[in-house]
Amino acid sequence: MRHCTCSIWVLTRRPVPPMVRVHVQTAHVPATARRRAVNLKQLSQTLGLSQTTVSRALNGYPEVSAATKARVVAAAKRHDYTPNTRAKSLATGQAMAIGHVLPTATRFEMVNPIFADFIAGAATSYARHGYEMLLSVVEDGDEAQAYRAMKARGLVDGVILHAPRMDDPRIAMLDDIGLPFAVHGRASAHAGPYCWLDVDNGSAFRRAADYLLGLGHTRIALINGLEQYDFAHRRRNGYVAALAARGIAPDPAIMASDEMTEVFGYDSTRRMMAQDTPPTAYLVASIICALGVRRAIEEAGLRMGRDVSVVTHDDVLSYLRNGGTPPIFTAMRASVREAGARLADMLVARIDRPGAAPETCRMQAELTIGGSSGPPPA
Amino acid sequence: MRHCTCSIWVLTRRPVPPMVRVHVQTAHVPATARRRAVNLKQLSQTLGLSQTTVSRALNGYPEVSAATKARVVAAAKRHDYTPNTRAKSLATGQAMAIGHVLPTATRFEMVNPIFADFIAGAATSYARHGYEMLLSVVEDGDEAQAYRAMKARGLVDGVILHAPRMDDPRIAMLDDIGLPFAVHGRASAHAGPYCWLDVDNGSAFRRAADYLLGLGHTRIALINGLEQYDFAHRRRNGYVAALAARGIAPDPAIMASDEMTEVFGYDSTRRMMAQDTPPTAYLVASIICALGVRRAIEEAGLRMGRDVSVVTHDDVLSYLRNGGTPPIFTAMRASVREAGARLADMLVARIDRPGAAPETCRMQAELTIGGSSGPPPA
DNA sequence: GAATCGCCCCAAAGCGCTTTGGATGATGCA
DNA sequence: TGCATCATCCAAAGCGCTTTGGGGCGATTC
Repeated sequence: MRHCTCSIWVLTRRPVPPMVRVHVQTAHVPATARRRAVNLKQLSQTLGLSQTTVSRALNGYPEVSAATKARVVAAAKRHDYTPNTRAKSLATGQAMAIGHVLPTATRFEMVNPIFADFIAGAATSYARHGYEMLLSVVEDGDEAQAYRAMKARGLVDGVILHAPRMDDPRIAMLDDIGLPFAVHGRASAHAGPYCWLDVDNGSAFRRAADYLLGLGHTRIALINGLEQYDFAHRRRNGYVAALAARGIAPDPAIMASDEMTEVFGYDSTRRMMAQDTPPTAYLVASIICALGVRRAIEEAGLRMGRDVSVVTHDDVLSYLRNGGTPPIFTAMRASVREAGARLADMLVARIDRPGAAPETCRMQAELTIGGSSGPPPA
Repeated sequence: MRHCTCSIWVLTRRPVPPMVRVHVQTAHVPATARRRAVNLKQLSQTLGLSQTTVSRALNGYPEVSAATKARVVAAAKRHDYTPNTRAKSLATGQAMAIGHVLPTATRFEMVNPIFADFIAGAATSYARHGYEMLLSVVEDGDEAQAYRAMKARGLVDGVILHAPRMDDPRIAMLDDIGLPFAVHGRASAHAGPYCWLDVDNGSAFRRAADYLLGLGHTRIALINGLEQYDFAHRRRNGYVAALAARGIAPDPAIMASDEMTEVFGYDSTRRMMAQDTPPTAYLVASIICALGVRRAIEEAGLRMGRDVSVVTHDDVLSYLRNGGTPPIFTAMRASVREAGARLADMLVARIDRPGAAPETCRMQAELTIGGSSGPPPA
């Protein structure tokens, strides 16, 4: 039983004529709050200069002498002057902000934890370039509308596109409305250039499957993400290609695809283990999933690396490190945090030079052998 | 070996005199982009009305007749008019945005995945109230500066305070600069009222420890978060209090405290299991940690619930559900997503009525018995 | 010595919105 | 009819910044 001591209140957002809008101010004003925010007008008056000159001095324009510039900069620091971003944005037309729209799977209200690390990576890049990050969480499918709104309301200079599908309509839409963007992943079916950064998922899963095949496994399961997403599709293709190269036909009975939760990993592994000829190896799309796979395996009294092999993709999440030496899981590593940082840089570059050809970046995942894989039991 | 096909580029952010700033426009303008963004001036001209009237009509002020209002609203919809938020903010003085500052542990660049779910909850609330969410990731310790900057630059109307410490200086600082805020958690040592929402961590861990004691366990380990944080401190206190009530003194040898990663759970459990009198039960602060605890237990050939008991706090993370019926882990559940949504509501209310007494909310975690706990082995 | 050129600086016009302080008729009431 | 009262609407003044289009002045050039 959950209990909450919250008091009940009602939010009234209906506009009220200004004379009625009462703002009760707290009487107490601490001493340290004395340093009130100074604006450009006040600063320029203090200095006996025009706003123009002060603005130019602070923004590094050459039309102001070194002496006055130094004087202005010193005064700005002394008075703790911080330009108002809203005003600046309005004047320049640049929002100095970048939008992220997180789709949340409506059914389960899920937010993939890899976003946390991706965003952490991106945010540090933005900070370095002087951009803010705007986050919007919308239901799957409303994303296009969210991007449109961001553009129309002048909130952002560009956006990051998350979790692209095979032929993601958002790409054309963003091109259409002229909002700079960068895609985390790719949309295979989309023709025409655009800015993206992606792990080479096809190659990674082909290599991983090939590694298992090389160990002697022939019955390899695929625990994949939702295949409507491009990355999962590519992973599947890589897996199938590796099998095909050895003359093995993919078996749908040992291929699963869903949101990459721990429970999904567990459930699908259990189901597959119950088959007549259960897989001797599992190829898994996420370390969270792999935790579930491991749980199913160990619960059955088997041991990873000896009885069953597991190879997983590893986004190098900060709280779910694939620890140990050698690491627990044999894994294809590709830091999603690094991806975030790099893609953010690419987007900023794109915003700065709208005319340039869109940059792209393909990262290769690194296959590291851990304790979870070995030859199939005799 | 990781390889990236990125081209190299250099970012020049140094200001350039305006005449030199060249923007290459793509010549191609798709047909659907025809609907250019309309601003208030254009819309009012189209209607043959003043900007004042149009603005008032759209914002629901009573000074405009029902007929004109309808006409204006229709035209706004038809022309796809979306007010520019920057301009609106500048005019009203309200940013219509709320800031979140994520501290990232400098040493390991870690971002706790519970943020993903918390933020998802908060974001949906903001959307409902018309607020945007601004995210800043800063190194531990630079948070105060980040809040100051947000305030000074007029970027936000309020902020959420994450991961408060015992006597968190940020609270006084925010009071000081007059930036509305709401705290996720509490700062026990801070005198004076402020707006917070917290799980009753003390009670939760006392009850959980008591539950284990009631089963007959006397040697109960605590795998806690970093105790510099208030929540971890309270959890420890609850644990210690429950032990004390049965005349058991806490043993530092079976108490660990660190970032709540999977690896930390694993390492500390292994260390404790190697002791002369290893714990018969583990009280764990996070389900991620608990995964590590379970790994250590099962790796030692033991089984949770039979040989060793585990009770964990469960933030109900979307990708790490404590699945099954009964659930795997006996757990104290408190949805961090719900906390996010609720705290966001509280902050919005606080922004709307700055004079009101700060609201507070204490949620009780729900103890659900799962398969990971039982009486100690005979 | 006058014309020219840079160097520094300024006043003022926006950016797109809200809000103040009327103005204009139409209406009600005596 | 005269006057106060509404109900509607508008022009213009900001919000805090950038940027345009000069202007003044000493140094250089002829």
